[in-house]
Amino acid sequence: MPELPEVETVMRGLEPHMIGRKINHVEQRRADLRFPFPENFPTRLMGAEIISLSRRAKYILVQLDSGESWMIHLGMTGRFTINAAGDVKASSGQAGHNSWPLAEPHDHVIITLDDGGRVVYNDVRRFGYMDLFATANELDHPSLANIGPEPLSDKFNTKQLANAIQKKKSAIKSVMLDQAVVAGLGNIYICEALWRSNINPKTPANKISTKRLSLLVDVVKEVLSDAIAAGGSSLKDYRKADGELGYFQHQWDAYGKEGEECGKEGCDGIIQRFTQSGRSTFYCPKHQK
DNA sequence: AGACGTACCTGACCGC
DNA sequence: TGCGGTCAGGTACGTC
Repeated sequence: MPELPEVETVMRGLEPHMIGRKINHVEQRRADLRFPFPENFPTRLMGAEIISLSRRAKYILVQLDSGESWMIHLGMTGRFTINAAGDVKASSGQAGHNSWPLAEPHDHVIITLDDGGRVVYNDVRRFGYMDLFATANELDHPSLANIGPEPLSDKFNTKQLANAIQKKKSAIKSVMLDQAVVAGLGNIYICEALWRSNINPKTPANKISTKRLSLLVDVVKEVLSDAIAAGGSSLKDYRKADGELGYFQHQWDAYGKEGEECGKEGCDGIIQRFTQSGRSTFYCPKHQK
């Protein structure tokens, strides 16, 4: 499912329900997602208090007072649903509180907290995965050790980007998908950022001028910030609805707009779609040169 | 090292 | 209605 803004939104949605809570019970409903669950996964979570949540790239990290961190990657279709403490769910047919719905298809992990609330992980395609590791060793985790800077931090800047791609002859679209270059971007936001910065996705990465890289850096930050803001406002609606955290309504300029008129001011191009490293790229051939 | 391609999995959708 | 092909927001791993 998700790129950085969606993961950030999910994490922020989980925070108020999880921080300071103790994990009373963990139901692990299958042996693996994309990879096997870590050894004794439920036991290692149970009894622990949740100290804080954070995000690195597209990973959610949950810091526990046991000294371990619970790492979650949502893959393509991972979602969390919150059954907040005190909510009464009628669908189970049982009267009274804590009467939660039965597990739905593709619910793989069900966490029960000490206030009676639940956090349910659902993942249709099972490209997501989870791990547990000593919090002190976070920087050494194989999934986290080799990823690039957070795009919203100062560590992602023109100099860093120019340096990271100076030897890369591949198309800029494919290069920006590389999590070692910059963390957290995915297919949609790269299409959007290139559209906003007028860069043709086919351009060899090392052929882009410093001036245009500088614009790209600014635009990436802008696109992600806008999306996080949209996700934040959508969180209010999740509370009212069924507690599901995941995608939110968002309007794209290029992604998914094949055949439509380019919405860039003063541009009368038509958005086209083609395939790059196995993924769909959407762009406007008229203003993305 | 870089630059590919392939694999992992389910479901939605489209044309016949 | 059914069936096969294609596509989907990600990443690890194999090969050249």
